[in-house]
Amino acid sequence: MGGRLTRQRASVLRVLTACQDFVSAQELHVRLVTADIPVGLSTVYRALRDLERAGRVDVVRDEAGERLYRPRPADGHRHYLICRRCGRSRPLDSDVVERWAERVGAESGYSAVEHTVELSGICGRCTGLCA
Amino acid sequence: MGGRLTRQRASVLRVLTACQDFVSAQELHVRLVTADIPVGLSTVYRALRDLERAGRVDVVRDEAGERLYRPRPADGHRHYLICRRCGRSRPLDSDVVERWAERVGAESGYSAVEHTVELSGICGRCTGLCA
DNA sequence: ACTCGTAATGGGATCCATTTTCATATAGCC
DNA sequence: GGCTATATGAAAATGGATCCCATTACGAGT
Repeated sequence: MGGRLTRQRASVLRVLTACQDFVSAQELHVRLVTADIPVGLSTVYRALRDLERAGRVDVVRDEAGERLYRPRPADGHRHYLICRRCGRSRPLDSDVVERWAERVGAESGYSAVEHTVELSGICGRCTGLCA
Repeated sequence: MGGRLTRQRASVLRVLTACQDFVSAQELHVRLVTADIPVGLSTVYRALRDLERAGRVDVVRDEAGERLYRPRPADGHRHYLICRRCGRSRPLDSDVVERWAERVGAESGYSAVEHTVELSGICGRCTGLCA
């Protein structure tokens, strides 16, 4: 499914996983280069696109419209609460929403219904900093 | 709050309302020009930004990341089910999600929690066309 | 281990939605 | 009418993402 296993792709996934949070492609690229892992920016974009297709990463957009990536946890969680200030994210238990989306889809006469759910706020740590 | 009422701003809101569905800024601009209402593209963007700030329009992003605008219904609905093929949208009764988001926000220790919910699918009409 | 076909790489060019700039026009108040 | 802060718009800038294409290198087959 994945294609060839190259040094670059392995590195992208490894560093992305080490981030433990949502990162942009550009940010990830900087981290790779900084860590003396030479990778082209296009390669980072391609690796992330492929990971997304394979369902190995979750993607959100920040307020600027930039795409942010995070490896999908083993338990399959796909929805997050993200701090607008520091970017830290935590997976959400979204069963309620999942079921709601399914029901709406079924009742609507639409097929192949997909859903996007994102929560954002200011996390406790950041709130403290501003108080 | 609104600023000055200019011919251009009035036109943007009028044509947007006539659309009855999500439209991009560029598309809206074309419609205006086609209707012999000369308006600059930047003005359309500015008008939409102001309408968004005033809470008079809802915004979503299509798969390409382009921003799509739609006047917010009087009842304050903000979540939609959108056809990925033809773009037609219908407001959703999202009380369930609203309450869920509120609860998660309260339990999480995050403040100023906001949420985004979007459903997309293929509407009945479009499904028929492809059968 | 060697060869070879094919997929992957990278860096520059390109795309394109959105924003900014700034000189000009105009809404709206006296 | 006159004035001034605000709005306009054409062009240029911005910036994320994608494309191009000559070059590299994975890895299957032998």
